[in-house]
Formats: sequence, C-alpha cells, structure tokens
Amino acid sequence: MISFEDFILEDDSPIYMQIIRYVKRGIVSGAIQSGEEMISRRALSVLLGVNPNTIQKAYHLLEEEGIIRSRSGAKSCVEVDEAKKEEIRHSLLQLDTLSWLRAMKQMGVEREEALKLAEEMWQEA
Amino acid sequence: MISFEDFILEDDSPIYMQIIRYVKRGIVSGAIQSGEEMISRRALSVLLGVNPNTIQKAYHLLEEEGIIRSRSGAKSCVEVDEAKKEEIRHSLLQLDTLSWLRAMKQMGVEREEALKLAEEMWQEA
DNA sequence: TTAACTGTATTATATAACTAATACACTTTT
DNA sequence: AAAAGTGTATTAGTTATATAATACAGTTAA
Repeated sequence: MISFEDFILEDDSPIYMQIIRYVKRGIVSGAIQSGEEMISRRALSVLLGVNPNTIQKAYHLLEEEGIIRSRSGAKSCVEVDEAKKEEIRHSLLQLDTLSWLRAMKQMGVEREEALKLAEEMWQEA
Repeated sequence: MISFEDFILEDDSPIYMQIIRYVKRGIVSGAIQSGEEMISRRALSVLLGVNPNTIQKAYHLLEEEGIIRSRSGAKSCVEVDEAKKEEIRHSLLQLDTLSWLRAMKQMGVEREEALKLAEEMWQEA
C-alpha cells in the first residue's frame, strides 16, 4: 500500500497539488506500481494533519486524470499502463527541468555554472 | 526604468509572487540595478492586465523585504546594497536548484541523467 | 501654478483553497 | 450477521487571491 512515508508538506503550492505530484513522481520512479492500493482518504488526512476534503480533491483529480480507480467502499487503486507512465514521466521531467533552467537564465547564470551548481548540490538534495 | 518587458504571467503561483520573483531575479542578473525607478503601480497593472491592488501587494512586500523604497507621490526605487544582492542571489540559487534536484531524485533520475537532460534542454529554455 | 501622475487607503465582491461536521451506502473483516 | 473501514456527498465557514471602484494627499512636469 502506498503509505506516503517520505511525503513532506511544502507551502508554495496547494496541498492537493502536492499530493498529486507525489503520486506521479512515485509512478515515474517505480516506487508506486500499477495495481497498488492507495492509503484511504481518512487515514491520509490524519497522517498529514489535513482535512479529508483536501485529500478527496486530490484523489478525485487523480481519478479524472486516469491514474487511480475508485469503487465505493473499497480502497482506491493505482491503474496506469506503460503508455500513461511514459506520458507522465516525459511531462514531469520536461516541466521541472524547464522551469529550473529558465530560473537560472533569468538570473544570468551561465550554463556551466548552473550545471556545476547542480552537480555540487546533488548529494545534499 | 524597470519596464517588465520580458515578464510573462504563469499560473502556478500568485501573480504578486511572480512579480516579486521577477524583480529579485533581475537584481541577481544585474538587469535591475540599485537606484533604478520602478514602473508605476498603475502603469504596470495596465501592462500586465492585472488589478492595481495586486501590484500594490507585490510592491508593498518588496518594500517590507528592503528591496525597494517608496515615497508618496514619487516613483518607487530599487535600493539594495551588495550584501543584500548577495543574500538574494544565494537564496534564489539555492532554493530553485534544490527543488529541481529533489524532483529528479523523487522520480528516480540518476545524477548523470539529470545533468545530461539539463545540458540538452539549456538552449530551448 | 496647474495638470497629470504617484503612492496609499478604503470598501465591496468573487473565486479558490482549506477546514469542519455530518451523513449514507458499499466493501471488507471479524 | 455485525462491526469497522471505505468512497462519496452535502452544508457551512475561514482565509487567501484577485477584481472593482473610489478617494486623498504628495510629487513631478508642463
């Protein structure tokens, strides 16, 4: 079951967005596999100290995106085929990297300097 | 005068935050220098198609952070010494890079793969 | 000096994000 | 079968974000 063990709340974006991001990244890494059960909405709300409705919003959106499947009464399950996984992987890698590169460019950081900085900070991240 | 020429609205974070980020990054790159006049709140609101109060919120926070100075009736001015500039540069580089590296790690991307991806995408960013 | 522009402040409204409390029907477990 | 857990829904309230319409006093420029 997906336990959200290493999930940490940040405060830059809405909580339900952070939950969606966490699940998507887990799917990309392989830590979350198709067929796995999600932790229940109530349990996750207690675990994160967040309102159940906020979790419901995240799960509902995940279902609308075709990433999880829910049937009333039972736990929700992750359900993604290889094509979906590759689609998620591609879009996340692209968007995250682009926004970092644009930040560096806007700050006038040279390519080599940016790469060197990333290389040096890798282990502490 | 700081004209916000290349400023583009994205929709992931609040507009007033994006404005603050834009000014800070400009200071780091040197595109925005201490002593320069800011575009007026009203003019910027027209330029971005955004409510004047939203601009006022951004400018007010920039003043609270000790980045601009305002006197009633005259245009606001950027006012940052070298120490402040270095502080901004350090925190922005650190935070932006850390969040990208964490994203890569959460997706199970190896260090070499991440660096290679960034290198390849540099020009299109 | 006047007119235009500027920063600042106020009041009102709308939507999004989050919390709170509760209810109902379905599934799983005991 | 009964209890516990589950997805789903509803209603209400708070805070943050953004818009809208004014107003006033200080500064700048004609």
